[in-house]
Amino acid sequence: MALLSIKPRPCTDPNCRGQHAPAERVALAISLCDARGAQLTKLRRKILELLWESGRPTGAYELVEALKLRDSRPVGPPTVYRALEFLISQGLVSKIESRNAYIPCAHPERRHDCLFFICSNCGAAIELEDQRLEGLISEDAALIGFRATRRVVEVEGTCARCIAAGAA
Amino acid sequence: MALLSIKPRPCTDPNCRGQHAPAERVALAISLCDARGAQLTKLRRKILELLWESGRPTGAYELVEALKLRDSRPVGPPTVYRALEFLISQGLVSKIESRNAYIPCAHPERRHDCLFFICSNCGAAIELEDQRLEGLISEDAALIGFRATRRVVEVEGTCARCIAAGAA
DNA sequence: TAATTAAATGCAACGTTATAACGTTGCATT
DNA sequence: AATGCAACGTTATAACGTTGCATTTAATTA
Repeated sequence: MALLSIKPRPCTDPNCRGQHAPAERVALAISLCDARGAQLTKLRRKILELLWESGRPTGAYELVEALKLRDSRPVGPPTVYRALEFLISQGLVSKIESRNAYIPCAHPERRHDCLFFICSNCGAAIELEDQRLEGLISEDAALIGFRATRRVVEVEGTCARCIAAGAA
Repeated sequence: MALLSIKPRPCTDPNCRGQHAPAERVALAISLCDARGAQLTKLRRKILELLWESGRPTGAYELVEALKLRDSRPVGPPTVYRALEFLISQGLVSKIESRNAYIPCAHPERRHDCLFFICSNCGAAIELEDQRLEGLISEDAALIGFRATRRVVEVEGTCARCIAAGAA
């Protein structure tokens, strides 16, 4: 398979801002799942590819539609949701809670919490990683004796590109 | 009106953890809206009261049901959503995005970003305020030239009480 | 006070997001 | 062939949210 021949290069820059080709990221996903014994099936991979190609947070029903166009065989919402659940469990995808949409994770090779900046104007989402933020949240959690399992940090606003383009 | 006679005491402890009586918080809301020329109507106030009395993040449709029981006059979802929109615009309520639920804000007198710790076990949500966190997010936003308008920080896990009670 | 206007609410229908419940496929093991 | 199992398919429905328009209520002005 062509995708397997692409050498995954784990990116060491936590804030590389997604300078990765979709195919290369999918290849990384394949090798990660392989190493973990997790089954990245054809459907799951296709959904991951669609998310990478979309370039912005994408709704589950958009994926249902995209699969209809792409494939002869249509799939139902539960199928897409199950695939997303798997991809999320593997750290390959994150859900943007404030948008009910899904986005591929730039660095699935590192388990980390994502910090998303979502542009209200163009819909793009920028993923960052900030250990200090994670540290502060842990500290606050400790303060109230809370055991954290998942952190959602989403910032809404206007991205640099849209600001430059004169968008409010 | 009885509620107006309660003296609102702006709380100066950002992390008081909600040691406030619902009625006192509603009285504060009334005085804030009054000062701002915002109309906290009977319906809006009732919904705010319900949220305070609920003690946990509450869904819009739960509010629809609660109003049916409480009042003779039933209200539809649009009415509740509009009231929530108003309450959110006034900083009196926050939406918990990861739950599609709404929670009253402990300190509407200060415009600030809330940090929520939500217990997967009992459903309770604890609101904190952490200026350092807001600072870090601003810093990261500046790094990528992003103009932030809204910050969503939600941490899922197990609260101290549930840990003590032996819940996973 | 009545007329005018703006704001809030009521209501029906609809759109979107997510899951429950149940059945099927395909492959591996025996 | 029988069994077991994970993934996937199908139908229906739950849960969440919005649109558009009619009606009422409240504030403003004549």
